[in-house]
Amino acid sequence: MRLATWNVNSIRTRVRRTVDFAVREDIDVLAMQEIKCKPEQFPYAQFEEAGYQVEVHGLNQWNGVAIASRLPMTDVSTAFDAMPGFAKGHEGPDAPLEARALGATVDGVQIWSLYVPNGRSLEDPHYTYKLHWLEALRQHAASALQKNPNLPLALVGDFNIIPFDSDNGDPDIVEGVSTHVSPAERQAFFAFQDAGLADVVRPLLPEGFTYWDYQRLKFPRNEGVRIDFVLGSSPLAGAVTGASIYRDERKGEQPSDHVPVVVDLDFGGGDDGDMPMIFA
DNA sequence: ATGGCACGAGCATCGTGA
Repeated sequence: MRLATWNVNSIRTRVRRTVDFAVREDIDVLAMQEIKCKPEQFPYAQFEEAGYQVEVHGLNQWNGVAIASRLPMTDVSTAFDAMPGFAKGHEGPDAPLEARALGATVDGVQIWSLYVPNGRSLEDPHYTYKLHWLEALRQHAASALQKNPNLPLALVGDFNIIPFDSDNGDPDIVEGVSTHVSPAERQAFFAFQDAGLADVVRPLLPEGFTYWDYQRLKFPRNEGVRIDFVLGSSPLAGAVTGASIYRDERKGEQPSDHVPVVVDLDFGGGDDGDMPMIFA
């Protein structure tokens, strides 16, 4: 199975580019973030013509997540346990949920397409929301793995955290001033590791950014950051045979500001075409 | 000190992004 994650920054603007990428790179499951539309506005036809079915969770012009898959999706969910909500002047437990998570099971793999809240600034209520949202996600994942340690679980998407200084090529993002690099955010990210979910791309690709701001020539100067990740449980991590970051998708006409991150998975079925059969 | 760019709603400009 080839599993990809991509913050597309409006699917209606970039549907051709997105589907072309999925077909060209032989993607089986594509988790998308920031689709920026409701289900009735989603361009299903282009995906279906290319052989994908799509699950969509979008409430308005903000956020929005989707999963396109060549194989059937089951157990579709639009929120994880205790996922907090957010709205201006509405920070209590009754705050409305946003469209930032979509879970589905494909071929026994539980996949979550995730768009972690940005945080906006270190003093903003959105920053607290971000930390609470991450903690609820971690607890949900930990609980799922406690119930079933053999579960191949993948948390993929835009985490809006720069885990290491080596992931930060943008001189405008500075610890103590900026979000994404604060100790609390990094701690929230590393807590997934303690829950049994490892970054499965980094061991294969220690370098490489996934986002460059549209402004101030950030891409030509390569002043990007690594904020898009595939976190996998041990059963999933053990099946990873490759990883790619498609930097070229930041080029050309109307690119997203993020690029796709892809992992190749081989669970030993031998029938998915990923690996040749070896006969003695 | 501030803007720079891009997107969607909706028709002037604002909220959002990181």
